[in-house]
Amino acid sequence: MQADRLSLKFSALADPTRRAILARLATGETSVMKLAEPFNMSLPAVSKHLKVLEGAGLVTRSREAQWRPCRIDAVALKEVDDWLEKYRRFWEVRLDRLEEYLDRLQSKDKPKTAKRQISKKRTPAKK
Amino acid sequence: MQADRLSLKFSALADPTRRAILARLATGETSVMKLAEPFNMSLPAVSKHLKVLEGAGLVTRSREAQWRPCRIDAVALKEVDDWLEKYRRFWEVRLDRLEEYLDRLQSKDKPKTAKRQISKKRTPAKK
DNA sequence: GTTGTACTTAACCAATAAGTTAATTAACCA
DNA sequence: TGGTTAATTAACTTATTGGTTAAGTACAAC
Repeated sequence: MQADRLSLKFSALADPTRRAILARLATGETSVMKLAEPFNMSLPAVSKHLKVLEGAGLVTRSREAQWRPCRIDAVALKEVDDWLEKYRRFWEVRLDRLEEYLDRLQSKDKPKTAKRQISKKRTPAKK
Repeated sequence: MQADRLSLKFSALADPTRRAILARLATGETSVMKLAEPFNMSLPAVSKHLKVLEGAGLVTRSREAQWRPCRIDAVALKEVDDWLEKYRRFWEVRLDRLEEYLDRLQSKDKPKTAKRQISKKRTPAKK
């Protein structure tokens, strides 16, 4: 696969085992053994998956005695979210309307508020 | 790659050419020739990329004379967005604070509003 | 210092991906 | 009928992926 960061991330996420590992890590730091346990595959296979996740910046590994505790770095997923941002308008129309409705409700007394900023951020106008 | 829908989507997005095709299609329906034009690769290669995107449900193709106009189906990206949802709390803390701040600003006159619902939706509490 | 535990690395294999060129299909055009 | 345009399919090559087993490394504990 290409070397660009975003492709590395999408590629890393394109495997159910790796997504399951991330889900597990979202609940806290764990050893490779513990991570491998639920899967029907060898330890080296899991080790490789971790390497892919690490290469994508989604996981970091430290050292503690003979263990290599793995930690999720989910902030790296923001890049994926930012990419999605450009397409969100395709499915968030309904939510937009809701936000507008709520904005109208709220701005009966306050016509213009900074709140709009956030709505803008989520569904930006076409550039 | 695995056959599960989400993996198919991540896999399809893990290629810069395919993401560029999607970006192009976001501006409107186009023929394969037009899509291929900016890329330094053969038409069959682009055709294959389109097949991958179609297989992931991100693109649909119709028929018009000798052309096969391609159209984006970006709503299919919602599945990716939904997956991301579980991890959003990892990087949206700051935005949360901003929303809270804005909420406080706005609710000087209206203490509890439905607006909170939306904030909840974006960064749900851990189940 | 030997043994056990937790991993990683090496070497290999089969399947898939991403590209190529050449051939084929399909529709339109004259 | 035959030619042009648009796109796909076929056949092939090369690189990468995802798995394996076996060997190697690093630390702990006795």
